[in-house]
Amino acid sequence: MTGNSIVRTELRRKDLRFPFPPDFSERLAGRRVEALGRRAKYLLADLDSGDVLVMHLGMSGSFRVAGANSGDVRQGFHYPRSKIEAHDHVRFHLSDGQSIVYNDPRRFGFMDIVRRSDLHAHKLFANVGIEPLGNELDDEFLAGAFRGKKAPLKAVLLDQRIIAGLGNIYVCETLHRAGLSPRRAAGTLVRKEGRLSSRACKLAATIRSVLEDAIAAGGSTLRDHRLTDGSLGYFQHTFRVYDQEGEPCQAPGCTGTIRRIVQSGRSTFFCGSCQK
DNA sequence: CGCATCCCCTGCCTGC
DNA sequence: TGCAGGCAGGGGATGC
Repeated sequence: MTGNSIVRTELRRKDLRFPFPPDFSERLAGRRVEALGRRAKYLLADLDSGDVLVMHLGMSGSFRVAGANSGDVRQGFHYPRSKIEAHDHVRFHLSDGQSIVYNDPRRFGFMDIVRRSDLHAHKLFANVGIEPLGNELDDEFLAGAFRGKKAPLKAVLLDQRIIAGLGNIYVCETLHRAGLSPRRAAGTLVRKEGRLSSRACKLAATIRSVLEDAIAAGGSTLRDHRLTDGSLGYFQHTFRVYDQEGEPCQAPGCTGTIRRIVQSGRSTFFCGSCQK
């Protein structure tokens, strides 16, 4: 997309999780994409109008690069007709003749357009937490975030207002690697003087290493996720707890069995024996 | 405010 | 084979 203009935007329905803004297609028409970026789990396309196209994939959203869906000739090159597939909801026709298609079976994703200057104050971003791979994440930050909290550790790590970007898989895997119980009240990891307890002192580093490993593995393909070349991620082959209910715990010396419980409506996988 | 529950939606898998 | 129920990577709305 970068460097191209959006010639036309085809909306195949009027909403995803939320309605598209009323002037969605018009505000994109003719705009050049200057850069692509990301904040938390939101994808950002900077436009030459000063607008930012904000996109969230939800659970099942994906983008693919395709030709035009009508067959198209631009600058002497004939782009083949590209089929519309089930759950194709948005198609951006680009100035180079290709198109970018957003597909999302469950429609938990959404898109919005925000003025660049308003982005940080926008309600999607105003309460968003720190980047887990940035410099702000350390034990001191975690101590401050956990202090006094009675919510389970699992829920606190999943809370995007604290750390933005950890999802269910990566929280489960992190807590197992760190030997911490997802059920423990987060505040119990903070000592009276406000420092993180010794049990939790590797947590920030563990979060980072789980994410780095997952990224190096191309992510986790449970069903929909693909790399940009269409290949599968393979971090799922290294899960120690996620979706491993009933399997023996692989922690050195541990004889426990991986369990599944439900916390705040979502599955948690953990070893009740070595995660304290 | 903090926390838990429910819900949005489609598709896939399991068990009967 | 068909059908009901449960579950899925996220997160907003609601209610206590």
